[in-house]
Amino acid sequence: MKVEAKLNPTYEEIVDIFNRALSKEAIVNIFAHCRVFYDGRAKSELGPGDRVILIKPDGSFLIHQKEKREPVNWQPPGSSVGLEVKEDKIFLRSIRRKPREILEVELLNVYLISYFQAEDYEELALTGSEAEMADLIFENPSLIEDGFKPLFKEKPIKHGIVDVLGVDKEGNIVILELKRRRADLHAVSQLKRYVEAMREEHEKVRGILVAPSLTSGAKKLLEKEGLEFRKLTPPKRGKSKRGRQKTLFD
Amino acid sequence: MKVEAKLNPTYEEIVDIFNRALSKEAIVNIFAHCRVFYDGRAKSELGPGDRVILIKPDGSFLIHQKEKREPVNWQPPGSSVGLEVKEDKIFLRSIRRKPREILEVELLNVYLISYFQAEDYEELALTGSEAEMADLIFENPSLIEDGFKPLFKEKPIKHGIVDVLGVDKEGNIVILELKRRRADLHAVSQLKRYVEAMREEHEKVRGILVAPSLTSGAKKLLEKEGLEFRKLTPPKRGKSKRGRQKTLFD
DNA sequence: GCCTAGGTCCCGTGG
DNA sequence: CCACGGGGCCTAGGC
Repeated sequence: MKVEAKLNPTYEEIVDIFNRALSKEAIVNIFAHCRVFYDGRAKSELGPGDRVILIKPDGSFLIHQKEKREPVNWQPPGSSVGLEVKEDKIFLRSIRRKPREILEVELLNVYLISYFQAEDYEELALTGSEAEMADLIFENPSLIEDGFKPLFKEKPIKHGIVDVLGVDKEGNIVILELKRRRADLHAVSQLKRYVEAMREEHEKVRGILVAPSLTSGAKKLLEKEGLEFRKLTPPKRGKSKRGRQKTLFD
Repeated sequence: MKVEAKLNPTYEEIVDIFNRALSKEAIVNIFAHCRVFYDGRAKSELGPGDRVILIKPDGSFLIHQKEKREPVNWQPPGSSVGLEVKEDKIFLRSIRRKPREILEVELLNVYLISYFQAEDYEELALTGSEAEMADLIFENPSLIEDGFKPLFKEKPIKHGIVDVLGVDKEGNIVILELKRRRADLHAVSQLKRYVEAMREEHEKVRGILVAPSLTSGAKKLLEKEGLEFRKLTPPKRGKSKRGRQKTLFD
């Protein structure tokens, strides 16, 4: 069976279904009243409450409360999960090596256990990333300024990796730091770090922050440091049939 | 009912259960073969495949493939979800305002639809954060160095917010940048930004990066910039009954 | 709302 | 394995 679900399962049914799910490399889904303990890079405790538990065949382990996009506790891919019944208590335990981390869920009551032997061969096709900004600039350098010549993408330098490295029409070295969204102080610091590293070995180096907009603080720091800004919004390329927007927004 | 689940539901059952879940402010969980379209800050498409869909009463919307900790597509809290049947097709649609983002799921086949009216009044108690490193330093300033006096936490300065600001026994201003994990180039740039801002208005300013360890690049840059490093690991405080570790690791 | 920075960030990529 | 930086980052805390 590709999918199985049991409401209010007994301990035996939980063990049975869980093991069958594991052997099928299925995604396990549990609605439970539970407590959660985590110890690893940090350490946490979560008292009794109702949560949704998702365990994937790659070892990913997610515990979701009824709010927020983020799981309240989790384990990343590569972790090993196990189910243990002892002394009338039932535990899910997930262990990760390197760094060693343990996630322990005490299942106080299981409302539903289900699994899904999911088949999926598709990968996400996403557009509008920083990488596409770089492509756009290489295709059309005048978006930065007249006479700009981009030379490298993702170029490693002394203290970091520059998004785009090129020269302007005067022959100055130009470093671009690209941001797909509004650029902040962090982005300016990053650009400054690259510019200073290049200035150790070259005469004239310009730094340009390329983004759709700037935060107020970023603007202040950028100006103080003599760095520049060029407005550019990441392109959304047509990855699919034309007219997708229409069906989406209809 | 707190929980409901239906295997291989008809269109009517899907609509029925989905609406009941919404009215109960339950978490909706769907195992489906589906396609996904997203348009907003970026834009994406995901071809047909089996996924787990989780919709929370706060508007959070997650689509999980069988691998990775991260949802392949999602909508954050505050989004509005709806179910629409048209022309023998069934769609889940979630809309977010500000920024405007649309997530559309075409349900090609629903293997299981379930909901869970979760009750949860507990919040995560977590220890081992950067904030606790700051507390520790205020309690025991000699962890930084003999004679160090911490004065401010999260102190806003010209270009950013300093983790800890204090003075050393010579009266120099000392800026601490804390990292709960291995500190990288970014951390050094951040510290450098604060130190340079403070040096505009004060004579002697020291910058100390406080972390359990440093990346190789961070060490190089730190030394070149004349900044300092103090090794400190974030404390895991006993937030619960003593001896938790024992049960966890047994 | 904007800004700033942390996160058990996760994740991909390159050395 | 480490290092580096992006992300539709998300989330929290100030203002």
